Formats: sequence, C-alpha cells, structure tokens
Amino acid sequence: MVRGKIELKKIENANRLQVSFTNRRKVLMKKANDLSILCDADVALIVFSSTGNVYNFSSRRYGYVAADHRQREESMASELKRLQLAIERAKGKELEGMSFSDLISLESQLNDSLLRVKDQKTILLNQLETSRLQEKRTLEENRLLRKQIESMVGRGSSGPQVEPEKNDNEEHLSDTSLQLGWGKRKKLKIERPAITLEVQVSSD
Amino acid sequence: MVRGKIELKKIENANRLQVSFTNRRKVLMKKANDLSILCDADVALIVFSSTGNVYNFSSRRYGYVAADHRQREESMASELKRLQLAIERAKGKELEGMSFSDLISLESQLNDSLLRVKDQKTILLNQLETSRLQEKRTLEENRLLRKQIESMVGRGSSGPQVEPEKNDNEEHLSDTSLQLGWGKRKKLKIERPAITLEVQVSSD
DNA sequence: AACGCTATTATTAGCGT
DNA sequence: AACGCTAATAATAGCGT
Repeated sequence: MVRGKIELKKIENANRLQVSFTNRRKVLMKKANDLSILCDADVALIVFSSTGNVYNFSSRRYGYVAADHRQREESMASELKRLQLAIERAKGKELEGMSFSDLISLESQLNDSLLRVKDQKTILLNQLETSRLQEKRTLEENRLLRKQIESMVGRGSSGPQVEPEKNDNEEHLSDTSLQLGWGKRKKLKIERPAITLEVQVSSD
Repeated sequence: MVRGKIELKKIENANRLQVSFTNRRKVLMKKANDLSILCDADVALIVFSSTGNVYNFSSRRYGYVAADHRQREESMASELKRLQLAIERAKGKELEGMSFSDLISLESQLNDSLLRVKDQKTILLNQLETSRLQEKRTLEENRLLRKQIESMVGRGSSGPQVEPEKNDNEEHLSDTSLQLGWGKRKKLKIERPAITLEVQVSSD
C-alpha cells in the first residue's frame, strides 16, 4: 500500500528500485503508446537502466529527435556538396557547365594562388639560405676558436684535449644542401593527408 | 468523469484531442522524470504533436537518442572544417605551416588545374569559332542564292526587290566575338537571323 | 526477478468557467 | 487554450508468494 506521497529521490533499496523501475518503465511505455495513438502524436522514448539495459519505444521509424538535428544535418550536407564541387572545379574537373567568364575568373584565381604558393616557397628558400649562412659563420668561428685553443694549450699539451670534431658540421651542411633541408625538423612536419584543393566557385 | 475504459483510438474531436494531448504529455514527462530520479535511470523522451510542435525531455544533457545524429553531425563538421582549410590553401592563404615539398606538390596541382581550365577555355573558343564559320558559310550561301534569284527574276524587274540586307549578320558576328560571353547557354542557341527568303515570283 | 493483492495516490474525460 | 471540479479508472509501494 502506498502510505503517503512518494519522495522524489533515488530509491535506496536495490531490490525495490529494480521492481519500481520495471513497473514504472512499463507504464511509461504504455503511456507513450497511448499518447501517440489517442492524440495522433509522434513519440519516441528511450530508457537506460542504471545497470546499462536499454529500452526503447518509438511510434514511428526515425520520426523523432531529429527535428533540429536533421535541419542542421541537411544544411551541412548541402554545404559539403557545394565545397566538393568547388574542389572538383579547382582540380580542373566538372568544368563543363561553366561559362567562359567563370572560367576566366577561375583561371585568375588559380594564378593568384600560384603566385602565393611561389612566394611562400621563396620565403622558405630564403630562410634556408639564411640558415646556411649562419651555419657557415658559426663553423668558421668554431675553427678560429679551435686554433686559438690549440695555440694556448699546445705548449703544455696536458689536460683534456679538444678534438677537431671530425667535420661533422660540414657533413651536415652538404647534407642540408642536398635534401633541401628541413626534412629533419619536426616543426615543419605537416601530417596533412593528401593536399586537397578547393576554390570558391561563384554562384551555382 | 471517465465513463468507461478509453478506447485506444485517435480522438476525433479536435478540441478534446488537444486537451488530452496537453494533459497526457505533461503526465508522460512527469513520469519520465520520476523514473529517472527514483530509479536512477537515464530517460529521453520526445513528442511531436500532430500540429508540429516538439516537446522534449531528457534526464541528461544529450544523453539520448540523438547519439547517431550527433555523431554524423560531428563528423560532417570536421569534414567541413577540413575542406574549408583546403580552400584557403588553394587560394594561397594559410600556407605558413606547409613544408617545402607540400608547397611544391600544391604548386603542381595548381598548375594542373590551370592547364585544365585553359583547355576548357580553348574548347569553348573552338566551339565559338566553329559557329562563326558555320554562320559565315550560311551567309555566303545566302548571298549565292540571292544572286541566283536575282538573275532569275531580274529580267522582269517588277515586284518587290530583294535588298542585300545591310550585313546585319556580320554585325552580329563581330558582336559575339567581343562579348566572349555566352556563358549563359541561352545565347548558344543561335537563333538564325531570319534568313527567310520571301520572293514573289510574279509571272506575267 | 515476476506475479498477485491492497490501500492509497495519480491520472483522466467530460464539463463548466 | 488553461484551470477547476468530479467520478471513474490507472498506477503504485509494500507485502507475500
């Protein structure tokens, strides 16, 4: 018997909780069904028990939550489609439907892009050159310092000798010039997947 | 008063349906809430009224059905972001992080695109040229026909004379070459400038 | 966990406001 | 549409099986 109003609070006794859960869930489902039929509504209900079980009811297939989600999904899908077409066009495909003037502006846009990319290459090359010079300078400085030390220590010839380092630096240098550098630098590593090209295409 | 058991069938009276809907929905929500609290369950409920209104309840933020929707939405969002970055790069922006070799391949891709776009332009120009020639040929044919007719009718020299048409067609031709436009294919439909030969052969 | 029982509380259709 | 009322019905906690 129900003695008084039920307190809205988690049932502590595990057994009672389980029983109550089963009953209430069943009723909830029934009421959801009643509502959908009596009032011609679309109802979706999902229940996760604290033990992980899942119980589901929906009056229609996929006639639920979606509302706002579906709207966003659709707009995103169309945007995706637009971008994908733009990509294809930037790659030089799907050009059939384009007018001559559209082609001209696409061409000019691609030319602009090329210029920028070339500029960026130049920037990198300049950085490389600068680094090389810097290394050369440092190397020369090293040699001078070594000579100086030799002349200072040379007479006593005791204590830890500073060895001429086997030209490691020079090897590195020529190496750099061969592989156009930076290969080893983690900072520049870009793990981008295949470069995809996209260009904004005017009105579709 | 409730006279008897309610028949599980859509309520016909629109007003009663609305009232019943409101009450039952409220109770359903309440029960869903009770269940989630008393029995420590995760409950999600969504109701679409027949008029299109949406009512939602969930015991947790986004702990419900939308799972798959959300997932799709997120993957689409990340894809969108990726494409947008690609677009920027194709436009020659956001290049800072790119490695030298990546820049080189981007450059080559842009070059490819340029070639394709130029090819497409050439195709269009060729089509234009072909059309021009066709028109010229037709015009020439026209002239010949006219001459022939003149020579046939010439002796009588009565009846309406056929005038040499003032080169209207040639004007149209040079016009075309100037506006290069015809992006809108409507213009591609060359409406042959009335080459109707109205000749009244008056035989006396 | 599931079922039945029971006293108590909740929900509800119809009606009026 | 929302609220209150009322009688009828549904749901429920606690208990035993």
